[in-house]
Amino acid sequence: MYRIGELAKQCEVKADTLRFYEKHGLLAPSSRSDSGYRLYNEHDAERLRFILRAKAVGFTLAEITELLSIELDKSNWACADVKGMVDGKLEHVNQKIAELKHFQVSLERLSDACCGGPESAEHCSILEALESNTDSIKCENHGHHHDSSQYTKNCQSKG
Amino acid sequence: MYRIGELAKQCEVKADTLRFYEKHGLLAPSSRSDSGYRLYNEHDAERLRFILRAKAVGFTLAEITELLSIELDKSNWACADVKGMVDGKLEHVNQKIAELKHFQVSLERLSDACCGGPESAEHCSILEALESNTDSIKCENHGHHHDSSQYTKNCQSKG
DNA sequence: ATAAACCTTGGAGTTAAATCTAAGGTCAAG
DNA sequence: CTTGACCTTAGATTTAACTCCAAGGTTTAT
Repeated sequence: MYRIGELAKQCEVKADTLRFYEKHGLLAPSSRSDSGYRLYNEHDAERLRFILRAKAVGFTLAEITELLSIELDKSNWACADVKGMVDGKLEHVNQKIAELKHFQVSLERLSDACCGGPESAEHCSILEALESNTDSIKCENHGHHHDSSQYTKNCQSKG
Repeated sequence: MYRIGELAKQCEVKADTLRFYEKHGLLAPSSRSDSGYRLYNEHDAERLRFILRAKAVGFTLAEITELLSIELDKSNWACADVKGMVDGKLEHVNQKIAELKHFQVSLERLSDACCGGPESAEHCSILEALESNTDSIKCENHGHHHDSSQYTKNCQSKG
């Protein structure tokens, strides 16, 4: 059993945040001490970690509440309801993954194309890679690859 | 060239939001009409779509500004700076992807385990699947698989 | 037995990100 | 030549999600 400060520290949030989550129905401690201190068990901690993970990938607290509500009143739901809801969220998640992979490809391409040296980055065409999801980044000395790299290093010494 | 309302509609945001982004340095129209109307070109629209995609996967406007700033003053940066920054963001993105895949697996498992029928969902152990990233969901009639499904359907008729 | 470090509640304040309001200018259609 | 749907700015208000504060109770270490 953790007291509020312990759980907060463990999960790198403020105790206030846990009280806030409780007030808004996301996470209540499973018990209280005689003196009224909140006591969280491992299951509560797991639930908090779920909330924080969901938040980190862009779900709002309202959406997280909805996700968690699937459990709360599950005996009042039909399987079809649950499945519909889960599939909806799944679609949402899949879309986020697709979007992130876009970013990932762009950033990797950019990182690979940049020599990383002390030269001016003038020739690293960053936004071309980030913004438009074109197949290749703009490249000053383009047109040929060698074994050492799939991408052309395009930083130039300023002289 | 789009006027503010056109671009807003196209990207499903309010015109106010575009003015807000302009005020905060994220997106300025590339020109103005004689009468002072904002005029956005395709490049501006692309930039907006980038901002919205980044927002959807949980980046704050401050982080997006930072991402976009790589381009703005790129001639003042060394390649090493740019690469460092990009690699930092890349790590961030990779972590988000990993987290989302966790969700994806959990939700898929849950969806597959739920028969989707009109029965009570009492036996769909949702939070078990969502919260703890265990290898298998809790299952009422567990222990054997058949060809038709990798997962055991565990909804039960109430009666 | 008392100080330091916890905890309680209720309510106010903050920050990010819009969203709205007011007072007025622009433009195409009838 | 006016009506209605756009646009302008400046500034106020809202919403989500915390974050802090005040006044007091509890625990633990010396």
